[in-house]
Amino acid sequence: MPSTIYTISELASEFGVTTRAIRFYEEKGLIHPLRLGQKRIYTAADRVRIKLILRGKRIGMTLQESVEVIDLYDPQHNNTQQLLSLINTVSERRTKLLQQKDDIDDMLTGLNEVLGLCENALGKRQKTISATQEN
Amino acid sequence: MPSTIYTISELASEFGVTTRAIRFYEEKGLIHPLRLGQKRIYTAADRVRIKLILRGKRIGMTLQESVEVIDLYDPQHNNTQQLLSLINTVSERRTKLLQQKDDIDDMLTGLNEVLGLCENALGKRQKTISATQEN
DNA sequence: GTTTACGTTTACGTTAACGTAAATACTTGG
DNA sequence: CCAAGTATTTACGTTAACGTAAACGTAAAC
Repeated sequence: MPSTIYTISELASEFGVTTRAIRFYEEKGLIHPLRLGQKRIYTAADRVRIKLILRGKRIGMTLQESVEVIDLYDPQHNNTQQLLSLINTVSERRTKLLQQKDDIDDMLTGLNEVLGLCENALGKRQKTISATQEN
Repeated sequence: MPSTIYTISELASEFGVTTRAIRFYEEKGLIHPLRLGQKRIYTAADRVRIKLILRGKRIGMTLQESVEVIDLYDPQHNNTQQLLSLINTVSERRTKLLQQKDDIDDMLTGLNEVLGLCENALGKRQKTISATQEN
């Protein structure tokens, strides 16, 4: 396997963010790219983490929250105590996500109503024009 | 109809925010409560706006974005031009919301996998205990 | 009449998540 | 060899969304 690597500007343009943002994520300990000389090189794993961070951002999570969620995946959880705590964390996060979905659905319903009213108003306008043109 | 009104602390405790936050929303022009003497009084409509603002926050919208969405509902849209522009706004917002739902679903899938692994690990641990106790 | 509870204004402080700018290094083509 | 392009570090600036504190008003409660 070629084990693809990326430069910072490659990832920046791929994800539509600035290099400053990516360095900032590193500063905050969200990613740990290797160095080739003084330059940063990003592995596929780094790339995935960035992707997940941005996904978190899109749904309104803070960077810290994103890391917490991401770190749920790597299994440094040995004993029962940790496992139970992990289950709790996951459950709470899931509850929040379900709430968010409900909020989004509500908002979508509202927007669809607005769209309906719009088209209705435009429709009437069209009719008026048609009627006018029929003379 | 009694036309219910609310004090600032009533709304604050109902929604689990501080009075400071509610005053801040007013400062930013999101709500316009009436005054009784020097005290603010909130109508049912004010209350709904606050509710919608907080819904927006839960899904990661800024206050400005929330107001924009809320203001889509009141029909100050007269001419065709405005209606078409409104349709555009609504469509874009809807696209974002659908993206968010996808993001949430992805994250939920991941979390469920984690939960599965957890329960699996705990299950094995239980079996071990049971086996131990069978002696 | 004064404590207690609730409200107000004013103003400075704080955190997150970068933006922006300046100075410096590497390297690659012409 | 040198300019152009890309990278890095350092550091100060910025915006959003309140938090926190001080100083004051007022109205009910004891």
